[in-house]
Amino acid sequence: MSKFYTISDLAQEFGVTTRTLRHYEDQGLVTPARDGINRIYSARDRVRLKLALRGKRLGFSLSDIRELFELHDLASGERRKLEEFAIKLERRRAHLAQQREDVEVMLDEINFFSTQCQRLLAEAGPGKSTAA
Amino acid sequence: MSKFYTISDLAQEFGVTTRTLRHYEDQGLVTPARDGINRIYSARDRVRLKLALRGKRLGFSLSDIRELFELHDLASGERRKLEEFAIKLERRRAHLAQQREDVEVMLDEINFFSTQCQRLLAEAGPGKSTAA
DNA sequence: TAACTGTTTGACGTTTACGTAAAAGCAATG
DNA sequence: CATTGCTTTTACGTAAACGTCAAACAGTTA
Repeated sequence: MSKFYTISDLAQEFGVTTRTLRHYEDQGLVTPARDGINRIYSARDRVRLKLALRGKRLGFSLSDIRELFELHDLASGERRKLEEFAIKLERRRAHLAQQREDVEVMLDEINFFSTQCQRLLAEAGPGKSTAA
Repeated sequence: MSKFYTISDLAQEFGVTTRTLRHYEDQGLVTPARDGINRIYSARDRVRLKLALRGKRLGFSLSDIRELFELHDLASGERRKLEEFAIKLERRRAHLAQQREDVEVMLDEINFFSTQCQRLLAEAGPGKSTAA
């Protein structure tokens, strides 16, 4: 059932270059298998790439992302370092909470300007251009 | 009424280095006045620094941030480029909407793991360590 | 006035996240 | 079987965002 992908499959799907995928492999974010010499990416790799790109959009570094993956793996395995895990989770949560606040504030600002902008554009006349 | 700050005032307050502040000046994010040779930062500079750091936390580049400032300045002045402004605002909004979604998804994940984690820790006994 | 303390302007160094080019290997296709 | 297309590794290049000196100046305190 689980599908497999070539390097350009994933590159195309996610709008990145093959170089990026190889780089992510260097950084331990994906671990494709090999068909002879060629890379074969699994569904797991695909998920990881997706997660990595989300992390990037939020300003996480690749090593941040790798650490998250490691935590993730750790979470579905051992349970002895659970306390340490919980602590790191809390840090992440705090970080994300900050991000959420940041996003909300910026969205509010954008909305304010947008509204203002639409008002002015409407005033300028609902007709053709922006010419008075 | 408006207060003024030295470079180290702001550096300390926001937990950045003076080098960072000079760099931000190079990039046109702040425009401190001078007392002889020394920089003097205004309340406006302080606000801009705050906004810049928020932008950074969300993964914006310094030139992104500068562009936002320019748009902001433009918004409180001319109104002819308002359409262009509106378009850029929409891009920003889309970007932020994506970020918001990203943050929510990641927070959900964190919450899931955190809950899981707390459960396991609770099972291990509410007593001392994590030893079974 | 001598010694700090904080500031200035260079200017080269570093890290991250890839870009880009080179040289070569496989595989299908005309 | 030669070309085309996709892939590989190797490796130098680059842009962004500062770090990290170095040398010098300015105020102020002992």
